[in-house]
Amino acid sequence: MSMKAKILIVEDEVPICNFIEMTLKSKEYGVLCAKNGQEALSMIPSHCPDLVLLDLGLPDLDGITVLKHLRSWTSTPVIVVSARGDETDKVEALDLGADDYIVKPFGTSELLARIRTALRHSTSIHSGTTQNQFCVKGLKIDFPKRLVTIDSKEVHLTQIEYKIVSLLAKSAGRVLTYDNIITELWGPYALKDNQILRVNMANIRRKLEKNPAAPEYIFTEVGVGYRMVEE
Amino acid sequence: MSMKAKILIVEDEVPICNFIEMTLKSKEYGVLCAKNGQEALSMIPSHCPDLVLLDLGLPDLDGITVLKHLRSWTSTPVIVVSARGDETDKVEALDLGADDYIVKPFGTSELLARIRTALRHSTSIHSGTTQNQFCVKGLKIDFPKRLVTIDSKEVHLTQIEYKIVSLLAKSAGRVLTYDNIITELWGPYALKDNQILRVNMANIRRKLEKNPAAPEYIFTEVGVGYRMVEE
DNA sequence: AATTTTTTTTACACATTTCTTAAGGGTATC
DNA sequence: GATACCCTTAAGAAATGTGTAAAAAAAATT
Repeated sequence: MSMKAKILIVEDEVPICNFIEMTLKSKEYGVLCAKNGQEALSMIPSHCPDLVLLDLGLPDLDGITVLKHLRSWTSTPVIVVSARGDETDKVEALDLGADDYIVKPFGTSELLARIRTALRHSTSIHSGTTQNQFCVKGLKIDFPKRLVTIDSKEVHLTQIEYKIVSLLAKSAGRVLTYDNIITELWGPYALKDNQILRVNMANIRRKLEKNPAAPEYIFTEVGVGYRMVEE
Repeated sequence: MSMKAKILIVEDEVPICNFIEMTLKSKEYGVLCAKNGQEALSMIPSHCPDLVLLDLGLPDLDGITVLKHLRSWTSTPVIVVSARGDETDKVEALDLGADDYIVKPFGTSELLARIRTALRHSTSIHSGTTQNQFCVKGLKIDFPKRLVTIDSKEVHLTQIEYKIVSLLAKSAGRVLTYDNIITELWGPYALKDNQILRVNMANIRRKLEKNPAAPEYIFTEVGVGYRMVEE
Protein backbone atom coordinates (compact mmCIF):
# COMPACT_ATOMS: atom_id res chain seq x y z
CA MET A 1 0.00 0.00 0.00
CA SER A 2 2.69 2.49 -0.85
CA MET A 3 0.74 4.45 -3.44
CA LYS A 4 -2.83 5.68 -3.24
CA ALA A 5 -5.44 5.16 -5.91
CA LYS A 6 -5.01 6.22 -9.53
CA ILE A 7 -7.67 8.66 -10.68
CA LEU A 8 -8.53 9.65 -14.24
CA ILE A 9 -9.85 13.19 -14.74
CA VAL A 10 -11.92 13.59 -17.89
CA GLU A 11 -12.35 17.33 -18.39
CA ASP A 12 -11.86 19.63 -21.37
CA GLU A 13 -11.46 22.91 -19.53
CA VAL A 14 -7.77 23.07 -18.73
CA PRO A 15 -7.93 25.35 -15.66
CA ILE A 16 -10.50 23.15 -13.94
CA CYS A 17 -8.56 20.05 -14.86
CA ASN A 18 -5.35 21.51 -13.46
CA PHE A 19 -7.08 22.59 -10.31
CA ILE A 20 -8.50 19.13 -9.65
CA GLU A 21 -5.20 17.55 -10.58
CA MET A 22 -3.34 19.67 -8.03
CA THR A 23 -5.92 18.95 -5.37
CA LEU A 24 -5.69 15.22 -5.91
CA LYS A 25 -1.90 15.19 -6.14
CA SER A 26 -1.66 17.06 -2.86
CA LYS A 27 -3.51 14.12 -1.34
CA GLU A 28 -1.05 11.73 -2.99
CA TYR A 29 -3.43 10.23 -5.49
CA GLY A 30 -2.02 9.20 -8.83
CA VAL A 31 -3.57 11.41 -11.50
CA LEU A 32 -4.24 10.95 -15.21
CA CYS A 33 -5.97 13.48 -17.46
CA ALA A 34 -8.03 13.11 -20.61
CA LYS A 35 -9.20 16.16 -22.57
CA ASN A 36 -12.04 14.48 -24.42
CA GLY A 37 -14.16 11.39 -24.56
CA GLN A 38 -12.14 9.49 -27.15
CA GLU A 39 -8.98 9.99 -25.17
CA ALA A 40 -10.70 8.85 -21.97
CA LEU A 41 -12.02 5.67 -23.56
CA SER A 42 -8.64 4.78 -24.99
CA MET A 43 -6.81 5.50 -21.74
CA ILE A 44 -8.97 3.47 -19.43
CA PRO A 45 -8.14 -0.03 -20.70
CA SER A 46 -4.40 0.64 -20.75
CA HIS A 47 -4.05 2.63 -17.54
CA CYS A 48 -6.75 0.95 -15.46
CA PRO A 49 -7.59 3.86 -13.18
CA ASP A 50 -9.16 3.06 -9.83
CA LEU A 51 -11.73 5.82 -10.29
CA VAL A 52 -12.91 8.16 -13.06
CA LEU A 53 -13.98 11.78 -12.58
CA LEU A 54 -16.13 12.41 -15.61
CA ASP A 55 -17.21 15.83 -16.85
CA LEU A 56 -20.41 15.72 -18.87
CA GLY A 57 -19.71 18.62 -21.22
CA LEU A 58 -17.03 17.30 -23.53
CA PRO A 59 -16.09 18.62 -26.99
CA ASP A 60 -16.47 15.35 -28.89
CA LEU A 61 -18.44 12.56 -27.29
CA ASP A 62 -21.06 13.43 -24.75
CA GLY A 63 -20.01 12.43 -21.23
CA ILE A 64 -23.10 10.26 -21.11
CA THR A 65 -21.87 8.35 -24.15
CA VAL A 66 -18.51 7.84 -22.50
CA LEU A 67 -20.25 6.51 -19.41
CA LYS A 68 -22.31 4.09 -21.51
CA HIS A 69 -19.27 2.71 -23.31
CA LEU A 70 -17.40 2.40 -20.09
CA ARG A 71 -20.15 0.57 -18.25
CA SER A 72 -20.48 -1.92 -21.08
CA TRP A 73 -17.28 -3.59 -19.96
CA THR A 74 -16.11 -2.33 -16.59
CA SER A 75 -17.47 -1.37 -13.20
CA THR A 76 -14.68 1.05 -12.37
CA PRO A 77 -16.21 3.69 -10.09
CA VAL A 78 -17.28 6.84 -11.94
CA ILE A 79 -18.10 10.16 -10.31
CA VAL A 80 -19.83 12.52 -12.70
CA VAL A 81 -18.84 16.16 -12.36
CA SER A 82 -21.13 18.52 -14.17
CA ALA A 83 -22.14 22.14 -14.46
CA ARG A 84 -25.70 21.01 -15.09
CA GLY A 85 -27.67 20.43 -11.92
CA ASP A 86 -30.93 19.41 -13.56
CA GLU A 87 -32.56 16.46 -11.93
CA THR A 88 -33.06 14.67 -15.25
CA ASP A 89 -29.33 14.80 -15.93
CA LYS A 90 -28.54 13.40 -12.52
CA VAL A 91 -31.07 10.62 -12.85
CA GLU A 92 -29.83 9.68 -16.30
CA ALA A 93 -26.17 9.52 -15.23
CA LEU A 94 -26.86 7.62 -12.02
CA ASP A 95 -29.09 5.11 -13.79
CA LEU A 96 -26.43 4.54 -16.42
CA GLY A 97 -24.14 3.38 -13.64
CA ALA A 98 -22.43 6.50 -12.35
CA ASP A 99 -21.58 6.10 -8.68
CA ASP A 100 -22.09 9.73 -7.77
CA TYR A 101 -22.97 13.08 -9.33
CA ILE A 102 -21.47 16.36 -8.18
CA VAL A 103 -22.59 19.74 -9.47
CA LYS A 104 -20.05 22.45 -10.20
CA PRO A 105 -18.98 24.52 -8.46
CA PHE A 106 -18.17 22.10 -5.65
CA GLY A 107 -15.93 22.28 -2.62
CA THR A 108 -12.68 20.37 -2.78
CA SER A 109 -13.20 18.69 0.56
CA GLU A 110 -16.59 17.40 -0.55
CA LEU A 111 -15.07 16.11 -3.78
CA LEU A 112 -12.34 14.35 -1.82
CA ALA A 113 -14.84 12.85 0.62
CA ARG A 114 -16.98 11.53 -2.23
CA ILE A 115 -13.89 10.08 -3.87
CA ARG A 116 -13.01 8.31 -0.64
CA THR A 117 -16.57 6.96 -0.44
CA ALA A 118 -16.49 5.63 -3.98
CA LEU A 119 -13.09 4.03 -3.48
CA ARG A 120 -14.25 2.48 -0.22
CA HIS A 121 -16.97 0.69 -2.15
CA SER A 122 -14.66 -0.72 -4.75
CA THR A 123 -11.80 -1.74 -2.49
CA SER A 124 -13.83 -3.35 0.24
CA ILE A 125 -12.43 -6.77 0.98
CA HIS A 126 -15.93 -8.12 0.66
CA SER A 127 -16.01 -7.12 -2.98
CA GLY A 128 -14.36 -10.29 -4.19
CA THR A 129 -17.45 -12.35 -3.64
CA THR A 130 -17.90 -13.47 -7.22
CA GLN A 131 -17.94 -17.26 -7.15
CA ASN A 132 -15.01 -17.94 -9.37
CA GLN A 133 -14.12 -21.57 -9.49
CA PHE A 134 -12.54 -24.25 -11.58
CA CYS A 135 -14.04 -27.73 -11.76
CA VAL A 136 -12.93 -30.81 -13.60
CA LYS A 137 -13.71 -34.42 -12.76
CA GLY A 138 -13.49 -34.60 -8.99
CA LEU A 139 -11.16 -31.62 -8.66
CA LYS A 140 -12.57 -28.28 -7.62
CA ILE A 141 -10.66 -25.08 -7.01
CA ASP A 142 -12.52 -22.26 -5.29
CA PHE A 143 -10.38 -19.19 -5.89
CA PRO A 144 -12.07 -16.69 -3.57
CA LYS A 145 -11.93 -19.20 -0.75
CA ARG A 146 -8.50 -20.44 -1.76
CA LEU A 147 -9.80 -23.94 -1.31
CA VAL A 148 -8.96 -27.09 -3.26
CA THR A 149 -11.11 -30.19 -2.96
CA ILE A 150 -10.96 -33.67 -4.47
CA ASP A 151 -14.37 -35.36 -4.43
CA SER A 152 -15.54 -32.75 -1.92
CA LYS A 153 -12.67 -33.58 0.40
CA GLU A 154 -10.42 -30.68 1.29
CA VAL A 155 -6.83 -30.98 0.13
CA HIS A 156 -4.18 -28.95 1.84
CA LEU A 157 -1.75 -27.29 -0.55
CA THR A 158 1.17 -25.12 0.47
CA GLN A 159 1.39 -21.60 -0.87
CA ILE A 160 3.60 -22.45 -3.85
CA GLU A 161 1.67 -25.59 -4.62
CA TYR A 162 -1.56 -23.63 -4.66
CA LYS A 163 -0.07 -20.98 -6.90
CA ILE A 164 1.16 -23.56 -9.38
CA VAL A 165 -2.15 -25.38 -9.47
CA SER A 166 -4.26 -22.25 -9.83
CA LEU A 167 -1.96 -20.88 -12.50
CA LEU A 168 -2.35 -24.07 -14.49
CA ALA A 169 -6.09 -24.12 -13.87
CA LYS A 170 -6.48 -20.59 -15.15
CA SER A 171 -4.84 -21.71 -18.40
CA ALA A 172 -6.48 -25.11 -18.45
CA GLY A 173 -6.05 -26.95 -21.74
CA ARG A 174 -2.97 -24.93 -22.64
CA VAL A 175 0.60 -25.92 -21.95
CA LEU A 176 2.49 -23.59 -19.65
CA THR A 177 6.23 -23.83 -20.22
CA TYR A 178 8.60 -24.24 -17.30
CA ASP A 179 9.78 -20.70 -17.95
CA ASN A 180 6.22 -19.39 -17.89
CA ILE A 181 5.58 -20.89 -14.52
CA ILE A 182 8.92 -19.99 -12.99
CA THR A 183 8.74 -16.42 -14.22
CA GLU A 184 5.23 -16.08 -12.85
CA LEU A 185 5.99 -17.49 -9.41
CA TRP A 186 9.63 -16.67 -8.75
CA GLY A 187 9.84 -13.49 -10.82
CA PRO A 188 11.71 -12.72 -14.03
CA TYR A 189 15.13 -12.71 -12.40
CA ALA A 190 14.96 -16.19 -10.96
CA LEU A 191 17.33 -18.83 -12.22
CA LYS A 192 15.55 -20.91 -14.81
CA ASP A 193 16.05 -24.13 -12.91
CA ASN A 194 13.18 -26.56 -13.34
CA GLN A 195 14.18 -28.84 -10.54
CA ILE A 196 12.26 -27.01 -7.87
CA LEU A 197 9.24 -27.07 -10.11
CA ARG A 198 9.54 -30.82 -10.58
CA VAL A 199 9.76 -31.37 -6.86
CA ASN A 200 6.66 -29.28 -6.30
CA MET A 201 4.82 -31.05 -9.07
CA ALA A 202 5.61 -34.41 -7.51
CA ASN A 203 4.20 -33.18 -4.22
CA ILE A 204 1.14 -31.72 -5.88
CA ARG A 205 0.42 -34.94 -7.71
CA ARG A 206 0.82 -36.95 -4.55
CA LYS A 207 -1.93 -34.80 -3.05
CA LEU A 208 -4.27 -34.54 -6.04
CA GLU A 209 -3.90 -37.65 -8.17
CA LYS A 210 -5.12 -41.12 -7.31
CA ASN A 211 -2.08 -42.50 -9.11
CA PRO A 212 0.66 -39.89 -9.42
CA ALA A 213 2.43 -41.95 -12.07
CA ALA A 214 -0.62 -41.78 -14.36
CA PRO A 215 -1.99 -38.30 -13.80
CA GLU A 216 -5.61 -37.40 -14.44
CA TYR A 217 -5.37 -33.65 -13.92
CA ILE A 218 -1.92 -32.29 -14.67
CA PHE A 219 -0.01 -33.72 -17.61
CA THR A 220 3.66 -33.38 -18.42
CA GLU A 221 4.61 -32.19 -21.90
CA VAL A 222 8.12 -33.55 -22.03
CA GLY A 223 10.68 -30.89 -22.71
CA VAL A 224 8.05 -28.14 -22.67
CA GLY A 225 6.00 -27.79 -19.55
CA TYR A 226 2.80 -28.81 -17.80
CA ARG A 227 -0.85 -28.72 -18.80
CA MET A 228 -4.02 -28.84 -16.73
CA VAL A 229 -6.87 -30.84 -18.23
CA GLU A 230 -9.71 -28.69 -19.55
CA GLU A 231 -13.02 -28.12 -17.74
CA MET B 1 -37.05 -10.89 -6.40
CA SER B 2 -40.77 -10.41 -5.99
CA MET B 3 -40.59 -7.58 -3.52
CA LYS B 4 -38.36 -4.57 -3.88
CA ALA B 5 -35.96 -3.42 -1.23
CA LYS B 6 -36.99 -2.53 2.31
CA ILE B 7 -36.08 1.03 3.24
CA LEU B 8 -35.95 2.55 6.70
CA ILE B 9 -36.73 6.26 6.91
CA VAL B 10 -35.26 7.93 9.99
CA GLU B 11 -36.93 11.34 10.20
CA ASP B 12 -38.63 13.23 13.03
CA GLU B 13 -40.70 15.66 10.95
CA VAL B 14 -43.88 13.78 10.23
CA PRO B 15 -44.90 15.56 6.99
CA ILE B 16 -41.52 14.96 5.38
CA CYS B 17 -41.52 11.38 6.55
CA ASN B 18 -44.98 10.80 5.12
CA PHE B 19 -44.04 12.39 1.86
CA ILE B 20 -40.96 10.20 1.43
CA GLU B 21 -42.93 7.16 2.52
CA MET B 22 -45.57 7.78 -0.12
CA THR B 23 -42.97 8.37 -2.78
CA LEU B 24 -41.18 5.14 -1.97
CA LYS B 25 -44.35 3.09 -1.66
CA SER B 26 -45.49 4.32 -5.07
CA LYS B 27 -42.31 2.71 -6.41
CA GLU B 28 -43.16 -0.46 -4.51
CA TYR B 29 -40.40 -0.28 -1.98
CA GLY B 30 -41.08 -1.67 1.45
CA VAL B 31 -41.03 1.19 3.95
CA LEU B 32 -40.29 1.42 7.65
CA CYS B 33 -40.21 4.61 9.69
CA ALA B 34 -38.33 5.62 12.79
CA LYS B 35 -39.01 8.93 14.52
CA ASN B 36 -35.75 9.16 16.42
CA GLY B 37 -32.29 7.69 16.76
CA GLN B 38 -33.05 5.20 19.51
CA GLU B 39 -35.94 3.77 17.57
CA ALA B 40 -33.81 3.54 14.43
CA LEU B 41 -31.01 1.67 16.20
CA SER B 42 -33.39 -0.81 17.75
CA MET B 43 -35.29 -1.40 14.51
CA ILE B 44 -32.33 -2.10 12.29
CA PRO B 45 -31.19 -5.42 13.82
CA SER B 46 -34.71 -6.83 13.89
CA HIS B 47 -36.02 -5.53 10.58
CA CYS B 48 -32.79 -5.62 8.55
CA PRO B 49 -33.62 -2.88 6.06
CA ASP B 50 -31.79 -2.93 2.76
CA LEU B 51 -31.14 0.78 2.96
CA VAL B 52 -31.44 3.57 5.53
CA LEU B 53 -32.44 7.15 4.77
CA LEU B 54 -31.02 9.02 7.72
CA ASP B 55 -31.95 12.55 8.68
CA LEU B 56 -29.23 14.29 10.65
CA GLY B 57 -31.44 16.54 12.79
CA LEU B 58 -33.04 14.15 15.25
CA PRO B 59 -34.59 14.96 18.63
CA ASP B 60 -32.56 12.54 20.73
CA LEU B 61 -29.37 11.12 19.29
CA ASP B 62 -27.56 13.07 16.65
CA GLY B 63 -27.85 11.43 13.24
CA ILE B 64 -24.07 11.25 13.21
CA THR B 65 -24.15 9.20 16.39
CA VAL B 66 -26.68 6.86 14.86
CA LEU B 67 -24.44 6.45 11.84
CA LYS B 68 -21.45 5.65 14.04
CA HIS B 69 -23.32 2.99 15.99
CA LEU B 70 -24.67 1.50 12.84
CA ARG B 71 -21.33 1.33 11.11
CA SER B 72 -19.74 -0.41 14.06
CA TRP B 73 -21.51 -3.59 13.05
CA THR B 74 -23.14 -3.36 9.65
CA SER B 75 -22.45 -2.04 6.20
CA THR B 76 -26.10 -1.52 5.29
CA PRO B 77 -26.19 1.38 2.83
CA VAL B 78 -27.01 4.71 4.42
CA ILE B 79 -28.06 7.83 2.54
CA VAL B 80 -27.90 10.89 4.73
CA VAL B 81 -30.68 13.39 4.14
CA SER B 82 -30.04 16.73 5.74
CA ALA B 83 -31.13 20.33 5.74
CA ARG B 84 -27.53 21.30 6.39
CA GLY B 85 -25.51 21.64 3.21
CA ASP B 86 -22.20 22.61 4.83
CA GLU B 87 -19.23 20.88 3.38
CA THR B 88 -17.92 19.89 6.79
CA ASP B 89 -21.15 18.07 7.57
CA LYS B 90 -21.01 16.21 4.28
CA VAL B 91 -17.39 15.23 4.75
CA GLU B 92 -18.01 14.03 8.28
CA ALA B 93 -20.97 11.87 7.31
CA LEU B 94 -19.32 10.41 4.23
CA ASP B 95 -16.13 9.60 6.12
CA LEU B 96 -18.12 7.90 8.85
CA GLY B 97 -19.39 5.53 6.20
CA ALA B 98 -22.47 7.17 4.72
CA ASP B 99 -22.91 6.14 1.11
CA ASP B 100 -24.42 9.40 -0.07
CA TYR B 101 -25.51 12.78 1.26
CA ILE B 102 -28.50 14.67 -0.09
CA VAL B 103 -29.38 18.20 0.91
CA LYS B 104 -33.01 19.20 1.51
CA PRO B 105 -34.97 20.24 -0.37
CA PHE B 106 -34.32 17.57 -2.97
CA GLY B 107 -36.22 16.31 -5.98
CA THR B 108 -37.96 13.00 -5.62
CA SER B 109 -36.55 11.59 -8.84
CA GLU B 110 -33.01 12.41 -7.70
CA LEU B 111 -33.69 10.74 -4.37
CA LEU B 112 -35.01 7.67 -6.13
CA ALA B 113 -32.04 7.57 -8.49
CA ARG B 114 -29.60 7.83 -5.60
CA ILE B 115 -31.44 5.07 -3.80
CA ARG B 116 -31.16 2.86 -6.88
CA THR B 117 -27.45 3.62 -7.05
CA ALA B 118 -26.87 2.77 -3.41
CA LEU B 119 -28.86 -0.45 -3.70
CA ARG B 120 -26.95 -1.40 -6.83
CA HIS B 121 -23.75 -1.18 -4.80
CA SER B 122 -24.99 -3.22 -1.93
CA THR B 123 -26.44 -6.03 -3.98
CA SER B 124 -23.34 -6.37 -6.12
CA ILE B 125 -20.75 -5.83 -3.48
CA HIS B 126 -21.76 -6.46 0.08
CA SER B 127 -24.40 -9.06 -0.54
CA GLY B 128 -24.45 -11.27 2.50
CA THR B 129 -22.71 -8.90 4.87
CA THR B 130 -25.96 -7.60 6.25
CA GLN B 131 -26.46 -10.63 8.50
CA ASN B 132 -26.65 -9.64 12.11
CA GLN B 133 -25.68 -12.98 13.51
CA PHE B 134 -23.03 -15.56 12.84
CA CYS B 135 -23.38 -19.08 14.19
CA VAL B 136 -21.19 -22.10 13.81
CA LYS B 137 -20.88 -25.07 16.12
CA GLY B 138 -21.06 -23.61 19.60
CA LEU B 139 -19.84 -20.18 18.57
CA LYS B 140 -22.32 -17.36 18.14
CA ILE B 141 -21.59 -13.75 17.29
CA ASP B 142 -24.34 -11.18 17.70
CA PHE B 143 -23.12 -8.18 15.71
CA PRO B 144 -25.64 -5.54 16.83
CA LYS B 145 -25.08 -6.45 20.47
CA ARG B 146 -21.35 -6.98 19.94
CA LEU B 147 -21.70 -10.19 21.89
CA VAL B 148 -19.73 -13.39 21.48
CA THR B 149 -20.86 -16.62 23.13
CA ILE B 150 -19.51 -20.15 23.23
CA ASP B 151 -22.21 -22.68 24.08
CA SER B 152 -24.40 -19.80 25.28
CA LYS B 153 -21.69 -18.62 27.64
CA GLU B 154 -20.50 -15.08 27.13
CA VAL B 155 -16.88 -14.66 26.13
CA HIS B 156 -15.17 -11.36 26.74
CA LEU B 157 -13.13 -10.15 23.80
CA THR B 158 -11.15 -6.93 23.71
CA GLN B 159 -11.87 -4.38 21.00
CA ILE B 160 -9.23 -5.64 18.60
CA GLU B 161 -9.97 -9.27 19.28
CA TYR B 162 -13.63 -8.66 18.52
CA LYS B 163 -12.80 -6.83 15.31
CA ILE B 164 -10.58 -9.64 14.11
CA VAL B 165 -13.16 -12.30 14.90
CA SER B 166 -16.07 -10.45 13.33
CA LEU B 167 -14.05 -9.60 10.26
CA LEU B 168 -13.21 -13.26 9.79
CA ALA B 169 -16.79 -14.28 10.51
CA LYS B 170 -18.13 -11.89 7.89
CA SER B 171 -15.89 -13.60 5.34
CA ALA B 172 -16.36 -17.08 6.76
CA GLY B 173 -14.99 -19.79 4.51
CA ARG B 174 -12.66 -17.38 2.78
CA VAL B 175 -9.05 -16.86 3.69
CA LEU B 176 -8.24 -13.32 4.76
CA THR B 177 -4.58 -12.52 4.23
CA TYR B 178 -2.54 -10.94 6.98
CA ASP B 179 -2.46 -7.79 4.88
CA ASN B 180 -6.23 -7.81 4.51
CA ILE B 181 -6.71 -7.95 8.24
CA ILE B 182 -4.00 -5.48 9.14
CA THR B 183 -5.15 -2.99 6.53
CA GLU B 184 -8.73 -3.30 7.70
CA LEU B 185 -7.95 -2.87 11.39
CA TRP B 186 -4.85 -0.70 11.55
CA GLY B 187 -5.38 1.26 8.32
CA PRO B 188 -3.51 1.23 5.03
CA TYR B 189 -0.44 2.97 6.39
CA ALA B 190 0.27 0.52 9.18
CA LEU B 191 3.47 -1.45 9.09
CA LYS B 192 2.76 -4.87 7.67
CA ASP B 193 3.98 -6.71 10.73
CA ASN B 194 2.11 -9.92 11.45
CA GLN B 195 3.46 -10.42 14.93
CA ILE B 196 0.76 -8.37 16.58
CA LEU B 197 -1.79 -10.37 14.68
CA ARG B 198 -0.26 -13.65 15.85
CA VAL B 199 -0.36 -12.52 19.44
CA ASN B 200 -3.98 -11.50 19.13
CA MET B 201 -4.86 -14.74 17.42
CA ALA B 202 -3.26 -16.72 20.24
CA ASN B 203 -5.31 -14.75 22.75
CA ILE B 204 -8.49 -15.19 20.72
CA ARG B 205 -7.96 -18.91 20.44
CA ARG B 206 -7.31 -19.22 24.14
CA LYS B 207 -10.74 -17.67 24.69
CA LEU B 208 -12.71 -19.42 21.94
CA GLU B 209 -11.17 -22.79 21.30
CA LYS B 210 -11.33 -25.84 23.54
CA ASN B 211 -7.85 -26.74 22.40
CA PRO B 212 -6.01 -23.75 20.94
CA ALA B 213 -3.42 -26.03 19.36
CA ALA B 214 -6.11 -27.79 17.31
CA PRO B 215 -8.54 -25.01 16.40
CA GLU B 216 -12.16 -25.67 15.53
CA TYR B 217 -13.14 -22.18 14.45
CA ILE B 218 -10.23 -20.20 13.07
CA PHE B 219 -7.69 -21.99 10.92
CA THR B 220 -4.26 -20.84 9.87
CA GLU B 221 -3.31 -20.92 6.21
CA VAL B 222 0.44 -20.93 6.51
CA GLY B 223 2.04 -18.11 4.59
CA VAL B 224 -1.32 -16.64 3.66
CA GLY B 225 -3.66 -15.74 6.49
CA TYR B 226 -6.55 -16.97 8.59
CA ARG B 227 -9.89 -18.52 7.77
CA MET B 228 -13.06 -18.79 9.84
CA VAL B 229 -14.94 -22.04 9.41
CA GLU B 230 -18.13 -21.71 7.39
CA GLU B 231 -21.63 -21.66 8.87
C1' DA C 1 -2.38 10.03 40.45
C1' DA C 2 -2.81 5.14 40.85
C1' DT C 3 -4.69 0.98 39.10
C1' DT C 4 -6.41 -1.92 35.77
C1' DT C 5 -6.95 -3.26 31.18
C1' DT C 6 -5.53 -3.39 26.58
C1' DT C 7 -2.18 -3.15 23.02
C1' DT C 8 2.40 -3.59 21.34
C1' DT C 9 7.09 -5.26 21.54
C1' DT C 10 10.57 -8.68 22.33
C1' DA C 11 12.40 -13.25 22.56
C1' DC C 12 12.45 -17.94 21.53
C1' DA C 13 10.95 -22.74 20.69
C1' DC C 14 8.86 -25.30 17.40
C1' DA C 15 6.46 -26.38 12.91
C1' DT C 16 6.07 -25.98 8.16
C1' DT C 17 7.58 -24.91 3.81
C1' DT C 18 11.00 -24.43 0.36
C1' DC C 19 15.12 -25.68 -1.76
C1' DT C 20 19.18 -28.66 -2.67
C1' DT C 21 21.11 -32.85 -3.54
C1' DA C 22 21.12 -37.37 -5.18
C1' DA C 23 19.39 -41.66 -6.84
C1' DG C 24 16.33 -44.13 -10.02
C1' DG C 25 13.53 -44.79 -14.20
C1' DG C 26 11.45 -43.86 -18.47
C1' DT C 27 11.97 -42.74 -23.64
C1' DA C 28 14.01 -41.50 -27.85
C1' DT C 29 18.13 -41.64 -30.72
C1' DC C 30 21.97 -43.62 -32.45
C1' DG D 1 21.47 -52.28 -26.23
C1' DA D 2 24.09 -48.21 -24.94
C1' DT D 3 23.85 -43.39 -24.42
C1' DA D 4 21.96 -39.07 -23.45
C1' DC D 5 18.36 -36.58 -21.85
C1' DC D 6 14.66 -35.40 -19.07
C1' DC D 7 11.29 -36.49 -15.47
C1' DT D 8 9.97 -38.42 -10.95
C1' DT D 9 10.71 -39.35 -6.29
C1' DA D 10 12.96 -39.37 -1.80
C1' DA D 11 15.39 -37.44 1.97
C1' DG D 12 17.40 -34.04 4.47
C1' DA D 13 19.23 -29.13 4.99
C1' DA D 14 18.13 -24.33 4.95
C1' DA D 15 14.94 -20.80 5.23
C1' DT D 16 10.89 -19.07 6.64
C1' DG D 17 6.64 -18.81 9.27
C1' DT D 18 3.83 -19.61 13.53
C1' DG D 19 2.43 -19.88 18.45
C1' DT D 20 3.33 -18.74 23.18
C1' DA D 21 4.97 -16.38 27.14
C1' DA D 22 6.38 -12.45 29.35
C1' DA D 23 7.61 -7.75 29.70
C1' DA D 24 7.00 -2.95 28.21
C1' DA D 25 4.20 0.75 26.62
C1' DA D 26 -0.08 2.93 25.98
C1' DA D 27 -4.86 3.71 27.05
C1' DA D 28 -8.75 3.58 29.85
C1' DT D 29 -10.76 3.59 34.35
C1' DT D 30 -11.06 4.67 39.08
